[in-house]
Amino acid sequence: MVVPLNERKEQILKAVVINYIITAEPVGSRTVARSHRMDLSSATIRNEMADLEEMGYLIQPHTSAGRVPTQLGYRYYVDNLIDIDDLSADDEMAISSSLSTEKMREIEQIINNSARVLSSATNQTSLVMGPQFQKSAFQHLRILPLDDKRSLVVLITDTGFIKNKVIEMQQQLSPSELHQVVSYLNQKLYGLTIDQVTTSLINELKRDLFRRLEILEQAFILLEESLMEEKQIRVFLGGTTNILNQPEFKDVDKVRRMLNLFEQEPLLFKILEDASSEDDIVVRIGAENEYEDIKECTLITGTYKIHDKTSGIVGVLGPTRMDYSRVISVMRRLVDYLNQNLSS
Amino acid sequence: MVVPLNERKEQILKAVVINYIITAEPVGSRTVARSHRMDLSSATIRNEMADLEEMGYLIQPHTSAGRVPTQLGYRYYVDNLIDIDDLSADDEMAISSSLSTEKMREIEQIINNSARVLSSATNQTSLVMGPQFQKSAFQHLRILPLDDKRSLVVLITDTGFIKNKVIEMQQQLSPSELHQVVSYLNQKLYGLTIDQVTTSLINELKRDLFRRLEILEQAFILLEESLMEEKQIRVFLGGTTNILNQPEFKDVDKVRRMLNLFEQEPLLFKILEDASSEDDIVVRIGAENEYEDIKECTLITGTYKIHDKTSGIVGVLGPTRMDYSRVISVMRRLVDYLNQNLSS
DNA sequence: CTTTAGCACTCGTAACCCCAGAGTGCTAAA
DNA sequence: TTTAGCACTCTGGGGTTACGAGTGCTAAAG
Repeated sequence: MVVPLNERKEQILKAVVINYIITAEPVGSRTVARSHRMDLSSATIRNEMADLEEMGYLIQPHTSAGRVPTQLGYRYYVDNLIDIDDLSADDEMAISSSLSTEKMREIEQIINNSARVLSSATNQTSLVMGPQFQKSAFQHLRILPLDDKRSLVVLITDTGFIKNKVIEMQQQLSPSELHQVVSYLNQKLYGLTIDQVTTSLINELKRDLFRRLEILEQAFILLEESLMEEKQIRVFLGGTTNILNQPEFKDVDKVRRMLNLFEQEPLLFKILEDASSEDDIVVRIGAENEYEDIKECTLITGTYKIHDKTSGIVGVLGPTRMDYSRVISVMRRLVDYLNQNLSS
Repeated sequence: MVVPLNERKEQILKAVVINYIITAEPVGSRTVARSHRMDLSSATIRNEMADLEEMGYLIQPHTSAGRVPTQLGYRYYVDNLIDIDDLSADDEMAISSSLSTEKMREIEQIINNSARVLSSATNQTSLVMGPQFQKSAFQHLRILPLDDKRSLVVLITDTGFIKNKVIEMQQQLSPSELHQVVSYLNQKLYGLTIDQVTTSLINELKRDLFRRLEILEQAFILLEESLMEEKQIRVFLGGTTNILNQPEFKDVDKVRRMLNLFEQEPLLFKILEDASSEDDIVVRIGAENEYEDIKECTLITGTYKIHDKTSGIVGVLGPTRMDYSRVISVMRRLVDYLNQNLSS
């Protein structure tokens, strides 16, 4: 469907894209002519650019201006022309030091820190989603009596989540009864993902145990509730102010819409999940995004894994005029890091 | 020190402040003259306004413009002239419904929701600080063996915090040994605030127990670490986009500085804590704030209590031209709500 | 002594115009 | 097929002008 361009057109398109990414100004034929390895006059370039415009890869903001890449132009660039360089030594240093210096035991800290690193290395806004509790596998359940009435239910997953909840029970259980119940539950639930712990499964377990221990009813209700509650997932943002540096957001109204979006976590989660793919970095340019508010933006996403299982998503959001090459290499680096460090 | 104004000057000052709060435009003598209960000609008002300017309560952006309140003007208004109305029935409805509809068991949810309510009811940015872990009193410590090596340490405070941490121990403790240690610790620590659990106290306890149980060393290290780690406190923000609606933030640069501030949680915490007072709503206008970035803003803070003990701070931040009356009444309402609902 | 009407004055804003500069498309020559 | 040349278009900045809102002052009125 996409007609491949001839070599010269490709070079010109690439030059326009790269130049525009840097300057944010429409790129004229002279500029392209002067650019690296381009032994052609501006007139020739002008003709080619007119062709590229007709084909939909470039556009002129007004008659006497240079050209700007269209969404299609960026797409062709990303698919066929982009050079993804390794990170410079400086960048590499900066990134690995800010990833490792902080003592990051807790998973939340790692995620939060990742968002910071990603945004500062790309000068864009970053979105980082933690491991999905839903997809984590059940590992331990413990019930810990606190006093006459209250107990603490603790739930631990393979991805390192520790969820807890204080529950109230009418009667005290004897230690042995408690032990019995808890080991039964652990046996039944071990290895299941949280998604798989459905209401019907819980009901079934409840029936089994009910005959023996009526007291636990409330514990079950609360367990169930707490599982439901966790549907919403935290998305960590980094560098939200970076969008203000982009000239395409000099309009206060656009900024408002954007920041408004940032306040809606569940929506961010959906956007990230819809955009991402299991095992590759995905680039969504402009209207390729389904959500109205980011139709003038590019969203680049990557996924990381814990124990070889897809687990969380990292994203970078900015104007379509974005340094694709840099963002992609930084993201690769970060995903590698997360893959390695979250599994241990 | 502050000379009280005569009745007429007060009325004029009040009219200027109220008008300016609504329109965000400099207020001219004609406007004041036409305003409610003001049977004077504009010329008279002009004279009075010239006086008020000389006294430092008003200022002219330029010679041929109306007047705008100065920081001093707002201060006089807040201290002497403000009418704090009860919330309208509509507002009352809106606020109490959004406070109560959500099922809000977890303390984080209550706090987060409060931030939302506060910002949407005032059209400003809100800052809400959760109960301070530091000031909470120790209630329970439990150690829960998970498997051969790992145990879960759980710490519960009177304000409802549940902190936990997985620790690794070289040797397994027998249940009775564990019980012994834990009940000793609970006995020693019960009722102390987290602030009071100093390193030296921990060391002392460690010495006591060490002789008996060397194994716990790592547990102690981790306990200590976890206490230190919690120094940073979460501040929940609401309506960060609201500042964009204020004409004083039409300058992108100011917006950037502001949003930048919002990303620095520890700083927000300090600002809130410095501004607030134990048991009253505090209004800090303009340069009364010590932090450079909010010297053109007003910060209004209130504190709520859990079990009659000061516990958290709520704040509203916006331009000095802010609806003081409304913000104060909404905040009163919210603080009442929190006082009631967090103690149970 | 206080208030008010009248008036000249100030200053910011918006509208307008003009011009330079950048970049184009087209034509004709190489 | 490429390029030089040229006329044309459009934006943006700078300068000028006209308008209007609001002032301070003066002198008259209460």
